[in-house]
Amino acid sequence: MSIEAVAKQAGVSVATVSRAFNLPDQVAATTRERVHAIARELGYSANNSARTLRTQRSRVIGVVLPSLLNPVFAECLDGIAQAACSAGYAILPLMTQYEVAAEQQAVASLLASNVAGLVLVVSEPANSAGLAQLQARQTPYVLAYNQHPDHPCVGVDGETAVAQLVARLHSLGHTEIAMLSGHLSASDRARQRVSGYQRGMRALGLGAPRLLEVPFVETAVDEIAQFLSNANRPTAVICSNDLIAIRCLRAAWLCGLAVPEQLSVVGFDGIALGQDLAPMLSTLAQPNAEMGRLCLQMLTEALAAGQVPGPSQSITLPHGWHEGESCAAPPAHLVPARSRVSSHQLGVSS
Amino acid sequence: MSIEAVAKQAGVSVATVSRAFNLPDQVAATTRERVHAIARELGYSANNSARTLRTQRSRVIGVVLPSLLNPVFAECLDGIAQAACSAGYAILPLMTQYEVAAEQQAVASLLASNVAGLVLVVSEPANSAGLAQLQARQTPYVLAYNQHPDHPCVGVDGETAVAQLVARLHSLGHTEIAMLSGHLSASDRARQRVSGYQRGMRALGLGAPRLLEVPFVETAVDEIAQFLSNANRPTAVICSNDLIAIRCLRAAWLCGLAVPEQLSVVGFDGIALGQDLAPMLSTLAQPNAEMGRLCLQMLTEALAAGQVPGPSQSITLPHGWHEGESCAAPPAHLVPARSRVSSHQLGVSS
DNA sequence: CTGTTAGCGCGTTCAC
DNA sequence: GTGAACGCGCTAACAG
Repeated sequence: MSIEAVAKQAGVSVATVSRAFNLPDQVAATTRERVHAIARELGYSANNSARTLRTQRSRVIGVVLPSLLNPVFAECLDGIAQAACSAGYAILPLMTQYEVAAEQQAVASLLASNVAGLVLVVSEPANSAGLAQLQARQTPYVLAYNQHPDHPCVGVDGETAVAQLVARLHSLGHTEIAMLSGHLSASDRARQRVSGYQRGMRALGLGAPRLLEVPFVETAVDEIAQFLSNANRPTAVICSNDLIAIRCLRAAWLCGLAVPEQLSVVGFDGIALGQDLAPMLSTLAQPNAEMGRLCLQMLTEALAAGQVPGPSQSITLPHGWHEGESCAAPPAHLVPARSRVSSHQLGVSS
Repeated sequence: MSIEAVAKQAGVSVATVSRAFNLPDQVAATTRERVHAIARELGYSANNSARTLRTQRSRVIGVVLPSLLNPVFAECLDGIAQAACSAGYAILPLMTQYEVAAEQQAVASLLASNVAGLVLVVSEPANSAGLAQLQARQTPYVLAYNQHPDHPCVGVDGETAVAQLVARLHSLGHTEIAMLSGHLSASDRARQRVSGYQRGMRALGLGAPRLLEVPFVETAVDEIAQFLSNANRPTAVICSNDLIAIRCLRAAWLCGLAVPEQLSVVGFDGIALGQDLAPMLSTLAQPNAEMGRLCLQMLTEALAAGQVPGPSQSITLPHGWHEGESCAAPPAHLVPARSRVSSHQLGVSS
């Protein structure tokens, strides 16, 4: 069903049909209507490849994500897909499985597909070959979750969020606060969150941070359980994401530790599933779908204006706190006397 | 970076460059190498839009899914994406949010994008306008999760799986077995699984099936909790998918019911997250990523052969059983004496 | 083995 | 307000 068939049927030239859709003002109302009617009748819709080839810009946005097995990215992609659909764009997602080499390859592949722009989550914005290529080619792109002064980013301030969380836990009476993180080399998010943990601990004079780095793609419940079996285990564990927090909940269960009575567990991400757990997961929440929508909006607006989004347009969204049921005061006998009165220190803003 | 630039640089014609990539055998080894070297140097990669326009077939597979918020589809899409990547295809996913009207629109939109073929999960294969359109146009497609004799499908036999599950539960001593399902109008999978439940109950003479239909997109924990608060509550609950099973676990927790001691909860899907829960979810597992891979393989093989997959190529995969920790014998005082000896009835094959 | 050339379907000048 | 014609980058048929 090509433009030519419609033109013939309507008794006009292909140019008129094209204009009837792309520049309606330049066509007489009566012919425009006739063309539209016949097009609808014939089920005509413009061939995207030809249009892209001609205009040199497609209505497709490339998306580069680590994996869909972490619901946080699935939720984000869902938001991206929704926004893209409303804006008349299609998306082309590629998963890197957290491998840096795959990022560059994904970018190259998407560029070959003439995508109009990209949304991506990279491992390390500072030295990403893929991003360098995009900047060199002046291709519009926006980073999600990442934070870096040289790139347009949409995300939350993970460092501050976790630092505030440490204060919150401390005000509940916790002093033995540990952090469970995915491998730090795999993502700048994890590193930022750990920084916030360390900063928060230092600020409160809470002694040496206790950090356990665990595998993330595979489950590491046993390793976590071993950590929790230790005699001087922490009373609260901050997990660098919800998936690890869920595994931590299971590890606690395997150790016979009641959550939150004997152990507080806090996550990061705010995946929808966390709200259906028993106990409901207490977590620092990011608006994942909304972040995806914002990325796409930033991109399509830039596209419409013929510009590329710059670092100055970065958006730091407020993080939220899902109260949940996995976080409470530590067991009374573990609370040092001087800590018990410190609940006025609770200084967490959104 | 067009083919012409490479040709000029290499001192050959564009046709030779094209052949060097698409028909390497027809080019002298020495020129082929030179062309490849220069192409790599210039960072050349063929323009997909032009290629698609010329060949009338793209290397893009359209994917139509209900939503990514259910991990089962995220896992499947991950498998699809992986297989597509290996086979040199890109994917174009569209989400319908479980709305039938959106299915047809998604198909139309994908066809306009010249996709080579489609993988889709529809609400009801029997009367899907989108599928009809694909058949009429002879566009290759494969259904995932759906089952229907008139279409090429990849999935498991949900009805038999649940019927066997009823027998398994009965052999453990359960007689009060209920089923929790998402709205039946939303998916043929749910209907098949409920059929299996009813068949299983009937076969064992277990009295009237007790079916609770709950909202699915929104969480329905309260409704489930109310159901479980009933004085003559079941001792085992079969959930039509893992997401509902997770909510059921929480509902049981809210009711103060110990799982599996007082209540057995079984899911369907085998999402990865279920294995990290406490208690680990007992569930009928589908190989979600593998299903996605198979769909894509079936599609690309047909594409390579210039054919369209037909109903005769449908694959019914064996379902698995994840033992988990959420399913056990019912409380002793609730087991009728004659049921205690029936464990030889356990007749569940893979 | 390699070069020349004709479209694939469309958007966009430039005439009328 | 409308039509004719060019070319986006590539592949495939045909010559050589």
